[in-house]
Amino acid sequence: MINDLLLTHINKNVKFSTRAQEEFCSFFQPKTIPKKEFLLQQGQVCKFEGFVIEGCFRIFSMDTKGNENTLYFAAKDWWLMDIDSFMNHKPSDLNIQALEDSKILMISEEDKTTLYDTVPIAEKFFRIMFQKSIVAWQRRLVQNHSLTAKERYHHFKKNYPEIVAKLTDRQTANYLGITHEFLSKIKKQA
Amino acid sequence: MINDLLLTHINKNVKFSTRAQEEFCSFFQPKTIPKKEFLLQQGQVCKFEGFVIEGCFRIFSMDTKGNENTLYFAAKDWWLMDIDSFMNHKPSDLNIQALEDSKILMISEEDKTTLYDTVPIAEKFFRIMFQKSIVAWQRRLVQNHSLTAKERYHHFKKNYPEIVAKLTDRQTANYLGITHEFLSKIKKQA
DNA sequence: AGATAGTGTTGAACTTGTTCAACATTTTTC
DNA sequence: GAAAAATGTTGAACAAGTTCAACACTATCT
Repeated sequence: MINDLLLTHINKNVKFSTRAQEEFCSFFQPKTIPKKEFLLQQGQVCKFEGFVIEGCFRIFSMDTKGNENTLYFAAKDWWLMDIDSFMNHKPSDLNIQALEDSKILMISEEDKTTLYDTVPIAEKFFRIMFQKSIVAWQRRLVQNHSLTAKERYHHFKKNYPEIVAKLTDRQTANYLGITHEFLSKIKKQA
Repeated sequence: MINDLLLTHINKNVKFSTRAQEEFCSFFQPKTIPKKEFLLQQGQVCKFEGFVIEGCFRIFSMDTKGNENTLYFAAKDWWLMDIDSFMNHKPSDLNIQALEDSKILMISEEDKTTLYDTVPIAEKFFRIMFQKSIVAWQRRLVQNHSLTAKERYHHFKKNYPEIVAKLTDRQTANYLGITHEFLSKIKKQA
């Protein structure tokens, strides 16, 4: 069933009653996104939250100098959205693009509000998700300061081999905050 | 009253009933921390969450190379904790040190659990706090990649002048991810 | 299948930021 | 109030990572 992955995911984090599980899932609708298509583009207001079932996405922004900046990649089992835009109803700074044919479960902004009101445990669930997310962001920041580009590359490759495998070197380099030329030189060294 | 700042803070984010406000605040106890003292040291399990009433703290980790790495500073109106350690009951990688004589409101781990169970709106409140926090971490990461050290310094000084004013240049430089010597050179340029 | 656009590699010159050491100044401590 | 410790500054040599340009290779599109 389409909701299996989502059910496994939520139960891994918070104990949902069977009733709550059903209600929770009923708010989500499947959507397929072909390779290269944008789920969200800079300037649009993000009116959804997505949970990746299969495929892979790149979440990135463009700075004033015209450089892309990859925030993260979302593969199976990851959440997908621009929190700032979603929460504050403001135009997004982010682009969300499918790197391959992908499938997600989506919830609209209105339904998310209803979900919080009708399934109270959802509030706890997402609180815990966000806490985990903060831990990950903090780690990434420390690593960016304390590791060299080479160390960061090997760390990423070791911890997310399935994701690295889906990426071009240019995408990997951008995520690591280095040029693709330099990544090429790093790979040669190793 | 001691809880005024906390009340203003929570009401800015979520509508609490008068009853919920009282209950919420009743879980917190004031604590003063003299300058230079550690509220948490690497290796300890973080069993509290703190809300800064006055003063300022530095949250940092030490990497394997022996370098300090400042995650953030927490002044009045900021929350204080090691989420990872608090959530997973594991030894912390972080140090939390008072930069000046400070006062916080504290809640213990057990009380936090009780708070979530007895004051349901607390769950929503902290979910929103965590969302905002993620937005801030994402922004910081993008800035670290897209701005030069000079730009980062001026950005930080412009956005958090009260905090910068409390810091030594070494602390500011460490937060920005550069050496204090280089910060000195940046300041000379400007 | 051929044209086209995107990807990975390499080298040389360059820029940003680091390291180390020395010194002057300020702050803390007894 | 003197001694000690921490802070900020400057310079010279260095290292990490960038930029630009050229080339070979691989996908993609019709």
